Amino acid sequence: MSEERLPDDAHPAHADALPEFAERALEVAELIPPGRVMTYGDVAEWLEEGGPRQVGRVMALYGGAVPWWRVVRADGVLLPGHELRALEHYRAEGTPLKEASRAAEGHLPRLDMKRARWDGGERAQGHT
DNA sequence: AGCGTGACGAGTA
DNA sequence: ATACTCGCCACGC
Repeated sequence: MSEERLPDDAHPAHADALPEFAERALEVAELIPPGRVMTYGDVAEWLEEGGPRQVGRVMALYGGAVPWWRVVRADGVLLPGHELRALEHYRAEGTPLKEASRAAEGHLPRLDMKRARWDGGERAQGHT
């Protein structure tokens, strides 16, 4: 996995040492099981630090080292620029998608957040 | 220091 | 469904 190399321009001094927040955010991303997703806001809440935008920044900078397609926007809209790549992953993993309505014809499907959203452990989860 | 921008989120019209 | 506003926080100019 030579892709684990991090962008030098982000941390010229020590590409190995990520900010703690970034490191933790990436760690959470790796915990998300295939077929499920977590929102930027959920990750931030889980970390009890930073906010959705900060998690988004981390994924933008270092997402290449983790399953970035499993960290998504709360509204289920696929990220512009990565939507096709992400869609292939979703179809391959069986992530719940919501097909575009006729009115939205031409748009790509969105994630069915109600079913795909993973709360980071399903603690206190009562359904089978 | 101020201001704009962004892989965001929620609320409102 | 869309558009707009405001809150949020880190970055870059």
